[in-house]
Amino acid sequence: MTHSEENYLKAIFHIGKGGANEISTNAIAEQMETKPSSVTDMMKKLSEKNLVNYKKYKGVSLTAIGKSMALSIIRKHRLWEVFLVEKLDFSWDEVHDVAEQLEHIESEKLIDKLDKLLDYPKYDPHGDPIPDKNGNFKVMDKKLLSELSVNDKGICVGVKDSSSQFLKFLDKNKIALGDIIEVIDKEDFDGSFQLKINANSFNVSSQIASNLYVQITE
Amino acid sequence: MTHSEENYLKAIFHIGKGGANEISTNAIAEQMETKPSSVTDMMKKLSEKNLVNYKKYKGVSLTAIGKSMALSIIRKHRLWEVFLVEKLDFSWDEVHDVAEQLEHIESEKLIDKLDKLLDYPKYDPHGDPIPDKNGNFKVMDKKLLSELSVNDKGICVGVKDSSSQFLKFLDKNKIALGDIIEVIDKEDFDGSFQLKINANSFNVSSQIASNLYVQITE
DNA sequence: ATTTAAATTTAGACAAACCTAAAACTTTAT
DNA sequence: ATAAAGTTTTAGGTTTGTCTAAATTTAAAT
Repeated sequence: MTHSEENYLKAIFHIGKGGANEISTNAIAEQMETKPSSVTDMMKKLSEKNLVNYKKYKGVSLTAIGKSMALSIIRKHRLWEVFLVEKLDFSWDEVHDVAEQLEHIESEKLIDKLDKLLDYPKYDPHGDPIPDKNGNFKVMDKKLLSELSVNDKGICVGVKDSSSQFLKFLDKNKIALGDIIEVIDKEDFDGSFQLKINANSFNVSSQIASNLYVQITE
Repeated sequence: MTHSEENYLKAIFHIGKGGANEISTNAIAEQMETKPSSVTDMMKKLSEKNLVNYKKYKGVSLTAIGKSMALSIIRKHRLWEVFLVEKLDFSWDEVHDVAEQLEHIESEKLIDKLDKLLDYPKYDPHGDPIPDKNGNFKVMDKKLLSELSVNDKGICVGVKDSSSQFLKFLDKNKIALGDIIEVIDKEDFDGSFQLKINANSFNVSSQIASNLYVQITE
């Protein structure tokens, strides 16, 4: 498996959200920041290797093998992210690019030992689940903050957008995973939210609210 | 810098032992396990980038920039080796291949933080010195065990051959870096050494003796 | 001082991963 | 149902790093 092949598998998995949906060539091209013709080339190659189901003009889906490979890469990526934050004091907006490189290191032992060093974490620094060795992971029962109603209360458990800008915004406003969030009010006019986070009052735009995941507690 | 370019710079550095000697195309080809014609191609490319001094048929040497790049890669390689042994419980014969991959990860912050996590180690698990950020490292005053005379005493500080076979042999015989070695006798017939290591008596072949570095203490 | 041997370079090819431009297929809209 | 629009594929080209085989240069040997 080349790095490029791995990246394509990961992209297909992410676009299809882990399901077996048919993914379009254009969607992959956009995700990979490449041209559709390059995608077609690669799909032929991955199809040849039985990693994707590919029919001309009909889009692709991951085979069982392809999916398990994608999960293995995602596992590596997320474990490395935890390592960077927990052991090397990276902030959560700095880990992605480095993990993007580290995820391609080939050594089963390395990953097993890393998993152990980190004490078998279940979630990465952005709240995304880390698949175990067999590719299994629990999908957390979470909702977007924007879907909550007034007086709902929950714990902040993840971000949808994990761009550096958004993460830095959260840092600046002292919003972190694990924080307790209560919806005090919703503003009809602009869809903004009045919140109480760890006893502090806050107003966030609807855009922010639709990129924060919370686990409802009451 | 591609991985391949980095590997060539490292190879040239290793063959030339860090000096500015003229390195032959064939020597590089052998070290890289590739063909001389491929080396020629790469030397043209590296020369173009001012990383090596190259004159047709005359061999190459590293430029100052090339040398500092080589040192940076060696630094990364050796720091990762320490990490694998110290933090992930790899044995010293297992680290090379993984470090060979990890050395190409690009992130200055990653290496600085790794260095800190490991408490700024000066030597890797095989006793080889780790260059600092500026490429400086102390060359330890060491000798091959084979150069010692009867009654010489020293500390085992490194290995010349760091092949898995040799390292496993040392493990099996409970010889490790830091051990105190005393030459009890030298056998003229086969050049073998009678040693006392940590109070235990030992006989090692001349081949073993010429691959172990010791620091003489008396 | 030639000849022979060894080392090195050139020439031409190949696979991987990408590209552009053009052709072919699907979908959408009238 | 057919034209227009959008999507996808093909065809052909590029770069990187490799290769083989042939040509060239240097070194060694007589």
